[in-house]
Amino acid sequence: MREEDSNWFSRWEEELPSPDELMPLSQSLITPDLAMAFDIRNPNHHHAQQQQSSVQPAPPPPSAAVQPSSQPTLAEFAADSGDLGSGAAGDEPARTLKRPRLVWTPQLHKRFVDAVAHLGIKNAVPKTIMQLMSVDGLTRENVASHLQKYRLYLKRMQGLSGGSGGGANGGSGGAGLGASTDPATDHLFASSPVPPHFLHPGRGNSEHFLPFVPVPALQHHHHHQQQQIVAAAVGHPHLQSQYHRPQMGHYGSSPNSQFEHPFLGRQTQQPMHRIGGTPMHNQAPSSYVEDLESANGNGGRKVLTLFPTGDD
DNA sequence: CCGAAAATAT
DNA sequence: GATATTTTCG
Repeated sequence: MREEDSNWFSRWEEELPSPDELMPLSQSLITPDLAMAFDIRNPNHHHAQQQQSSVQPAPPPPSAAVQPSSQPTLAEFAADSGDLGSGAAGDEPARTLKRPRLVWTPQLHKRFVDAVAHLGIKNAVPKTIMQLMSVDGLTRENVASHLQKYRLYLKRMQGLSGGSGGGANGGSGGAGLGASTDPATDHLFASSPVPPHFLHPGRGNSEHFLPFVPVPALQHHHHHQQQQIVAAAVGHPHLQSQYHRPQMGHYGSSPNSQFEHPFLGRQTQQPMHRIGGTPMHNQAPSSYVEDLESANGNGGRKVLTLFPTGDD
């Protein structure tokens, strides 16, 4: 039978930004570095990488001076590729920015799902999601790509939902698994709880929530306690934190005007004034708490991830 | 800009 | 070879 759809909302409360957790959410992600100017990447494929090199949270950039008290350092986890090593040190090619492959970790995916859930399938478009996620370094293409796959995942599930089980989600926490979802397509997806509404949009009723961006308020001036979700990234990253973002550049100036936006400002994290009348503080949309996720017991895959929930 | 498909890398 | 992610096309 239908599980209580309304209950899902309750869950949000738990994930919702807690007064403590909630705060600036600026997740640093991805390592914009790239020390390989023309790195010779042979078309060959050798298995390697993903080794936890445990790249420390990168020592705080010396020069710094970026944000007074915040701005999480790049918590990106660079899973450097096997080789490298030597050269990495200090190179700053700076030119040729090539972003390493983004590794979607469960936490990051969760944030993605959360954002989509809050936005609603209707407004869940790459740009919006990306903005809501507020993950520094995340690009629209990254989200779009993942969104595409995520939609397929949802669709696959819809077809299978049959009666039994209903379990749309394969049980995150416990990794219930078993589910009917092939491990292939759902490895990562199954990790995050899939809001019920995702399975049937516009069906039945309740078109709850509108374009509302969460983010309550924040008012906790605590010490420097920034949480950073880890964002992993990199295929061959050579660390170095040079965040840069050569991402688009023009505002909505397409020949065709799409339709107006229900809300949200435009462009990257620029000051977006109110959103459709929702009192929202600019920036720092939300900060969810990441919960422990046991990795899959499946063999094999293991992306490191950590979420230092600040706890200093 | 969004959506899906093809291409590439791992 | 398969999967994940990126890039290109519509």
